[in-house]
Amino acid sequence: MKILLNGKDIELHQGQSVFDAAFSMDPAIAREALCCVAGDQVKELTYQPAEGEEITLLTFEDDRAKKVFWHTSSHLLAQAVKRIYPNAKLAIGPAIDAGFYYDFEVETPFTAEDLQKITAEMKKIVKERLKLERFELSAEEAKELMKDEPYKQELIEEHAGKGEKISFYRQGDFTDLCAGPHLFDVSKIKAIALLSATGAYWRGDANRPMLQRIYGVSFLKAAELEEHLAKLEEARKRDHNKLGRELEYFTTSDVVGQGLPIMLPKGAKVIQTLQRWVEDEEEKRGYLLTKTPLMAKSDLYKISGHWDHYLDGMFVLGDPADETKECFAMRPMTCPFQYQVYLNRMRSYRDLPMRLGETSTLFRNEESGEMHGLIRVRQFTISEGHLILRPDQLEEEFKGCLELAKYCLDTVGMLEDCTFRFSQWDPNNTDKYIGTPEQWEEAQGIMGKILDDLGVEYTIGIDEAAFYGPKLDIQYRNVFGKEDTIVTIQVDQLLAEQFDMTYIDQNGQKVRPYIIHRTSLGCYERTLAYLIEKYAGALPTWMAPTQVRVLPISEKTLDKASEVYETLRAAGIRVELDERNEKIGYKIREAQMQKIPFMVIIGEKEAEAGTVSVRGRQDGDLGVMPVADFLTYMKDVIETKAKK
RNA sequence: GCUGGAGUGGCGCAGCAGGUAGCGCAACUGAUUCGUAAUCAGUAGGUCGUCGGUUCAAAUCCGAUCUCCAGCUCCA
Repeated sequence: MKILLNGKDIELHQGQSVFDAAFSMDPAIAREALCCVAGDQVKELTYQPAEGEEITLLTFEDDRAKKVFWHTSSHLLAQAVKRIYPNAKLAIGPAIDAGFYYDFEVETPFTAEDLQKITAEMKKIVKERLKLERFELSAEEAKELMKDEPYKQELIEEHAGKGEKISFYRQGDFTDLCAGPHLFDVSKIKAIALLSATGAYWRGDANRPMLQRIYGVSFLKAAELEEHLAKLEEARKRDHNKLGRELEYFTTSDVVGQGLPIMLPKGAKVIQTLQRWVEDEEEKRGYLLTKTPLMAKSDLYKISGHWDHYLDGMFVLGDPADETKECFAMRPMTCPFQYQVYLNRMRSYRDLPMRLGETSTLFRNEESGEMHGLIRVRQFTISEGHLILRPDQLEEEFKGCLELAKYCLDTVGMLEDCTFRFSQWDPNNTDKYIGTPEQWEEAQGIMGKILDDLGVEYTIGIDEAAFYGPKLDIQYRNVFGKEDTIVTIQVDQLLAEQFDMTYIDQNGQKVRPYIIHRTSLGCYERTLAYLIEKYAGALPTWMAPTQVRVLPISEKTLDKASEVYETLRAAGIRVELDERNEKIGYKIREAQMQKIPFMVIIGEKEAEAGTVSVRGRQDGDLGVMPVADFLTYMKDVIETKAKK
C-alpha cells in the first residue's frame, strides 16, 4: 500500500510503521523525527498508517514535537524519582510551554541536592535506552495495577465513568497512566536540567493536598540546553523586580507593608509622563475627567454587589458586624463611584455617549503570597473610564475603546506582544456572578458579535469574567512567560440595573443604558513593570526619567556645561549635570549603567565652539553639533514618542 | 492563604561546633584636570529584618512575627 510521507509517495507493507516508512525514505530524516502528524492528530512513530494516509514527520523544531519530547521527559523524571524514592506517589506530569513538570506526594519536599540526584538518575535511565510501550486496560484492571497510587486511582475513576479503556505507557521498571503520545524510546533525551521544586495543589485546588512539583526542561543536545539556560539567565537580568529596584524606579519597605511599592523619583516621573499623556489623549477623544473618592460607606458596595461578591478583596474600615456605626471600605474598582457622576441628574439620549475618564487609585486586599514586584500590588493606579451609551452606540464606542487601547499599547511599544482574550462567565459557577443566565448570554452574545465584527482574534477564557459582565482582556507576558492582563474592556448591563441608571429616549421613555468599563493603558505600576522588562531598563526617551546627562570633560568646561544644562532644562528636557571631578570615561560608564538615553560631552573644543559631542544610548556616537541642533533633535525624538 | 528558600553597612558577599562583626564595589575628604570604565592618599558607615526566649555570653541556638524570592491558588 501507499502513503504520503512529507509529501512523497512511500510504499509500505501491512503492519509497518511511520518510522519504517521514514527509514525507507531517508534514514537521516527518520533519525531526526520525534513523532508525526496524521490529519490534525499528533501520533507516535510506531503509528501504522492506513492506505493513502497523509503523514508529516515532526522534528524538535516543531512545538508539537517539543511537547511530546518533554512529556516523555516527565515520565523519565517520574521513573527516576520512583527509583530513588519508592514511596513517592505519582500525580500528573504534563509538558508545558517551556519544558515539563511532574507532581509527587513525598514525605519531605525535594531539596536542590535531591534534584541533582534525580537528574543523575535520569541520565542513567537515558543510557538504558528504554522503549516506551503502550497498552490498554479496563478500568478494573487499571485500578489493580495502580493500587498503590491514590492520585492515579482518582484519575482512573474519572475515565471509568465515561466507559473508556485506560491507556498506559511502560518503560522498563516504570509504568504510568497516560494518554500519550510519546517518543519511541528515552535515548534521545540527552540534555536535562531540573530547574526547581515547589509546592502545587493537587488538581489546582487549594482545598486539596499540596504536592511537590519538579520543573524541568530537556533537549536533544547539551548545547541547546545551555542556550536555553543562558536565555533564562538573560530574562532574569530584565526582571523588573530586580532591575526596577537597581535602577531606583521603586522600592519596598518592611514597615509600609506587602504589595505597597514606593515609587522613587524615577518611577514617579515615568508614571507621571504616561499619565499626562493618557489623560490628554482621552481628552482629545471626548472623555470628561472626573475625580471621585477613594472610599465609601458599605452601602455603596452593597448596591454594586461588591459586598457580596468581592468582600474578601476589599480593605474594610470599621467593623461590618457593628450596625450602630458606619462602616467604610477602600475602593477596589471605580465603577460605582463614577456612576454617581452620571446619576447626578436626569440624562437625555442627547447626552450620550458620555465618556468618563479618571486616573483612579484602587485598593485590593490580595492574599499575602500573591504580591509580585509592580505586577501584583495592593494599591495601584489605573487609567480608568466608563462610557454610558445608547444601545445603537455600543459597537462604535467599543471600537473606539479598542482603538484607544491599541494606540496606547502601540505607542509604548507593547502591542506587538499582546494577545486578546474574551473572558466569559462560567454557567456552572453562578455564585461568583450577579445577574441571570439570560442576561449573561445576552451580554456575551453582543460582545462576541462586536469582537467578530471588528475582526479581533481572541481566545475564550471561561470563568474569567468580572462578576458583573464579560471582558475583552488584552494579555501580556512578562520576561518569564507568565501572562497577566494589561488592559480590559468590559460590557456591562448589570451594574446599570443595580444603580438604576436610565436616560430618556426620543419617545420620552426611561431606558436602561449600556456601559463599557475600560482602561487605556491599564494600571501604571504594571505597565511600568512591563516597560522595564521590555526595554531592559532603557525606556524610550520620551518617557525616560532622565533624558540627557551633560558631562563636562573636566572642571575647565564645567561653566559651559552648566550653560548647556540650563538651556536644555529651560526647553523642558529632563536633563542632569554630572559635576563630579571624575574621569570622563567613568562618567560615561555611569550614564550607560543608568540607561540614560543621551549624553552630551563638553570638552574644551566644544566649549569654545558652542557645540556638544552627543552620544546616544542606542545609536552610539551622533557627532558634534551646535547646542541648538541637538535641542531640535531632542524635541523631535520626544514629541514623536520615538521608540528610542 | 499554602509549599519551599532567604533577610549581615547603599549594592554584592564572608563570618553561623555561641565569646559582642569583616571583604569588594559604591559613598565622603584631599590630591590628580583627565576624551570613552574603575589614578593616588585618607575618612566615615552596621544595636547582623523585628520582638521575645535559652545562656555568664547570640549575627550564630529556640519561638513568634514582618518583609523579599520561586511556585501553587487567586487576580488588573
